[in-house]
Order: sequence, then C-alpha cells, then structure tokens
Amino acid sequence: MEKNNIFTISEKTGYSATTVSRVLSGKAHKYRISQAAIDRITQEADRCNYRPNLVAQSLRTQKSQTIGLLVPGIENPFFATLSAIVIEVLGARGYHTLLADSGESEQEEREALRMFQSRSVDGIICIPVSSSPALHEEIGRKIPLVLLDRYFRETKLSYVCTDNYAGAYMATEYLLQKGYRRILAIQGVPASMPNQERARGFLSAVEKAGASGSVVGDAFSVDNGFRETQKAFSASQPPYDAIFAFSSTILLGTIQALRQLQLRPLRDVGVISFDNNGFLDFLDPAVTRVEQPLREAGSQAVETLFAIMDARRRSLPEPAPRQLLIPPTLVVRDSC
Amino acid sequence: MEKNNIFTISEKTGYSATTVSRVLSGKAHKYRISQAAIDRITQEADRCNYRPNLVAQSLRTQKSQTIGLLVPGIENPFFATLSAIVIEVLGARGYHTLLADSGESEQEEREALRMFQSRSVDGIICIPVSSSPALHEEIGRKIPLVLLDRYFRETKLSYVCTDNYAGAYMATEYLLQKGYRRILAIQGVPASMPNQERARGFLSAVEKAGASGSVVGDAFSVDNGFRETQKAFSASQPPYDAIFAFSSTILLGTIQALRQLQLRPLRDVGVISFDNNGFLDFLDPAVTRVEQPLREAGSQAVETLFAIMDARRRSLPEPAPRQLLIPPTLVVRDSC
DNA sequence: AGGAATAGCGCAATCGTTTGCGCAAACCAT
DNA sequence: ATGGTTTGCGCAAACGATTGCGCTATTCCT
Repeated sequence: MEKNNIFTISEKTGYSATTVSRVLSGKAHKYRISQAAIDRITQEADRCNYRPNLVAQSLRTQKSQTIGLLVPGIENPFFATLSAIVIEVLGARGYHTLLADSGESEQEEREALRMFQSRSVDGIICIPVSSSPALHEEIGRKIPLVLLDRYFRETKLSYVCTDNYAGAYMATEYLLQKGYRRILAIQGVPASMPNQERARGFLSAVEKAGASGSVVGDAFSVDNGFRETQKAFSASQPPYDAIFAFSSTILLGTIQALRQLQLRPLRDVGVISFDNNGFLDFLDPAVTRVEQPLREAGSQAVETLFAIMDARRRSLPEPAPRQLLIPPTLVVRDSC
Repeated sequence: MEKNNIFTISEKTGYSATTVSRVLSGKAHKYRISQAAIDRITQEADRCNYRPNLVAQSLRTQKSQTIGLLVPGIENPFFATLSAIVIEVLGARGYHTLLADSGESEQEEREALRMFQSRSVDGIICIPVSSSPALHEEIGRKIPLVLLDRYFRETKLSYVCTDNYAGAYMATEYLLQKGYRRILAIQGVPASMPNQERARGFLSAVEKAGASGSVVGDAFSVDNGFRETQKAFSASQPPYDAIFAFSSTILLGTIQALRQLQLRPLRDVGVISFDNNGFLDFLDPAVTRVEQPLREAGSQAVETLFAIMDARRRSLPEPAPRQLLIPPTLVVRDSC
C-alpha cells in the first residue's frame, strides 16, 4: 500500500508539489504552467492512479463537496424516493451525500445536525422532526440549509414542501363532487405541519360545501388507520360515507379494517388517500389519491440550497428565503 | 462566526493545545492530566460549545468514522429497508454513513468506490452491480469491504446474502405440496446471482417432484411480470396452474395481468412471490411469499465488516472471508 | 542528601492539500 | 546596456487535529 500523494508525484517528476497540485486540480492555466509540465505530471498521475485525498482537500479549502441529508426514516418509501432523487440530483452536480436518519427522534436530529457541522458539509437538506426551528436556524446561519417536505410556520429558513392545504382541499372537493356528504378524515401526527395543513384543507372544503366531516386519529401508521376505521364503521349504521386517509400507511390500515368488516371500497364507502405509492394501483379497487411531485420537490430543494451556497460563497447579501409550496396532483382511480 | 478549535480553548485556559486535545478526546487519564486541567478545559469547551473538526481529525488519524454504503437504487423499498437497517446499526456503533447510489450502473459503481477511497472511509458495504469482482477485490485489499445481498461466485471477499436457492426451493416445494403441478416462474435479470440461484432452486424442486416448470422473463420489473403473465395465460387453456414471481415488482405485474384476464389468484391460479414487502398483505388475497431476513442480513454485514476492520487495525492476519447465506422464511398467506 | 521514579504537561512534526507571495529567467522595447 | 513585462514555477504557511518524545517538578526510597 505505498502512498501516493502530490509529493510522490513531485519527486517522480521533478516538479514541486505546488505545481503538481495546480496541474491536477485543473488550475494549470490560471497559474501559467507550461504544457511540458502538464503533460509530464498528468502522465505520472495516471500511471500511479493518483486520487487526491479529499479529506486533506476539505481541511484546506473548507469545502467538502458533501451535503448532509437528514431524513426521519429512510425505510419509509416516501422518504426513500425523495432521498433517491436528492442524491441523484446532487450527484449530477458533483456532490456527495452524507445521509443521516433521525428515526423521527428530536435527539437524533440534534446529533445529526451537529455532526454535519463537525464534518463541515457544504450544505444541509433536512426533513425536520422537531417542532421548534431554533436549532435549525442556528445551524442555518453557519451552513446553508433547506427544509424539505416539512417546515416551520414562522421561519426565515428556506423550504420546499408540498402544498398540503391545497392537496387536501382538492381531494375533499373531489369526494364532495362525487356525492359523498359525510366524510371521515383519518390524520397522522397532529403536531406536524403537513398534517395540520391537510386537516385545514379538508375542513375548509367540507365547510364551504356545507357537508359534514370529522378528523380523527393521531399517527401516520397502519395501526392508527385500522383502529380509527374500525371504531367508526363497526356500528350498523355508520355515520360516514367516505374516508380520507392522510397517508398511504393510514390507508392500508383502513383497507384492512374495511375488509374485516366486510365493507368494500367504492361500493360501500368512498376511499381517498394522500401520498405517492405506486402500490395503491394494485389494490382492488385502485385507490384515488393526492400525489406529491417528489422529483420537483427534490430538485427544487437542491436548487434552492445551491442558490444559498452560491450567495454565501461570494458573500453577497443573503437572498430572501425561498419558501416554496408545490401543488400536488389528484390521481383519479376507482376507489370513490 | 468566530472560530472555535483547540487553540482558542488553549488560549482561554492557558493549557497547551496538546493538553486540550488529550482532555477532549478522552485520553486524559492515559496521559495523566490533572483533574484541575480536565475541569477547566471541559468547562471552557462546553461554554463555547466546542466540537472537534472531524475533517482534521480524519486527516491526522486516517480514520473517518465513516462507512461507505453503495446501493443500486435506494428508491427500491427492498434496498431502502436494508439501508435503513445498516445506517441504524452503524449509528449505534458511532459510525456515519456516506451513501452512494449506483443506479444499477457499473460506471457509477466504479466512481463511487473510488470516491470512497479518496474519502478514506473506514469500510465499505456494497450491494454490487458489476459482474466481475476485480475492482471490488482491488479496493477490498485497501479498505475493508463486505458485499451485501449479492455476491460473486468465486471471490475471497466476505459477503452476507440471502440463500436464494433455499428460498426458491422452499417456495416451490410449498406450491407442489399444495397440489400445483405446472408452475410458471417469472424471473428477473438472468445474469444476476440472486436470480440464478432462485432459478436453480425452483428447477431442482420441480425436477425432484417430477412436476413441470418453466422459467421465463428477464427483468425485476412490473412490466416484465405483466407481459410474461399475459403471454402465458391468454390461451383459453393455460398450460400452468401456478405462478412463482421472483420479486414483488414482478408479482405486481402478474396481478395486473391476471386482473385484466379476469383470473383470480388462488381461485384460478396459485401465486407466490419472493421479497419482503409488507404491501403484499394488503392485496386480496394476501400473497404468500419468501421473505428475506433483512435485519439479520444488515447487522451481519456490519458485524462482518467490523471484524475485518478490527483485524486490520491490529494488523493480524486477515481472517478467512466470512461468506454467509442466510436462509429466508416462508410467509404463508392466502394466494395459493 | 543523592538518585530514581513519577506526575503533569508542552514542543514540534505530521496527515495531504491549497495558495499568497515572490523570485529567477527570458523576452521585449528603447 | 537598461529597465520593464511576462513566463513558469517554488517557498512556506496555512487548515485543525494527534502523538512520540522529552522536559521539569515533585515525591519517594534508602
């Protein structure tokens, strides 16, 4: 395992480490290095298969070509897809991704953010867990940071999120238009912003139409969907004619419960869901749903991050935070 | 953004940077630092909220507390779950994860591995894409490396994979035992090792029972499942009474095709699948399947990696490669 | 009292790059 | 010949930590 750095190349070629560095980092022209030197050095570099030590490079330049991505649970297909997109888009720009998973724990989130800092990542994309923006804002002052998918109500931080209000409103309107009048919405974590917005959208659509609707539940889980559905539909005369599941996990619980109760989606009760999940097409009937434009969101987040990074690099005045709400789309299938 | 390193702490406290470093990296006792110094230094460190610069630390110690994880597509729920587990287990050991996604491209895989090297990660866990082990073995000589989920037939590298042969054999036996005699297996990428093993397991079970079976298809995709199913079952007297899908994506295609052909799983044709995917429980009927023990695999991979890292650290003779095939389990549901 | 042992700490080199400055040689014009 | 540019390159100081070695007091032992 002989070493292999700019000094070894320097010795072999007779040029100084400085010149070697300049050639190999592509600054040859800027420093007017002769063609002869360039040729000799690059030739030797290939020969010994030289790769710059990125750690040393980072230390010196204070840039790591790395972005920290913090997600609350990569096993969730929603976050997995989003991560894949972010990683891909970053890769296309020559950046690597340090991925941390907070597992929905505020504690873990704090640690991950600190770790990103210690590691001097060049930027952070974060799907936050905590309810207070304090830490994020503190970190955001030092390192460019963009929130993704979730945001804080009052914050100067940039974010890119789904317009959950609009999505829920749209879904509810669709149900109403189809003739459903008594709608049960099963929500996820009540404290989370996306959930609140969905609830708000749902309720305002219901109210506007003068229909009746209630919001129940407390987690983005299959279990929660199951329990709430069972509770609501075990009466012989259920007070609802449709269900709006605020996530695909909730939906699955709902489906399971309905099946147990011998009720069929569409025929006995209208069903609509939130979330992208190709799998919903394979249920019978396929489930009508509100889909978030993940690719759009992921690349906008990266875009926004790079804008901030760029401004800081040139020490321009920080641009106004870019706070994007991307409208989701209604994917119509056969469940209502 | 005032800086905040061992020198600033050194100045504030009057101790040398050396002592500060020793205290803050927990080596105080080893170097017999006085309690007074320890107290003063840690106090100052908290006060200014000091975090060691991990980049500098890595450069000096040649350890990064980072593992490179290379997956062929994080948006695939299977890899997403596996990644989540690996990340979690690594985190519990105090390691961070640099995640790269090869997107099933050999080119990307090469670059990612090189990048890991430049970054001096302490170890690599890789779900490989390429068919030749050459590069992996080269890298593996320099950096501890473990293959996960896929492996190379003749290699000295350690790996942890599902015993796909056993899994397919088990599934096929189950079908046979249920009375199915003419089984269609729809496979994924024929060149990939897991696929070959599944095919082998399927065929040998069929042969042993003297039943009839064929293997068709060429991709782990919904589309492939759809096409092959349609092709095989559009005749009025289909030559098969059961389908074995080699992945859950293939299965979905199959379900779709059957639905179009007005055939029902279980009633008209037995269906069994490979892969973990909780969603399979929500199809109607729920799909019987061969599930891989992902948690087991993920943590065994980490375990194995650390064993190699440990041996190298103490420059012990490299232990014999650990090559694990983990038996999957049959999850019985209602589709056959 | 004299020497050895120990406790407590610091010097300076090191990891591999980058970069501000400056220096010598070559070239050009007067 | 003189002075001014331009060309091509190298010195040495960073970046922020770690660590082998050694130095000075103090304590201990006989």
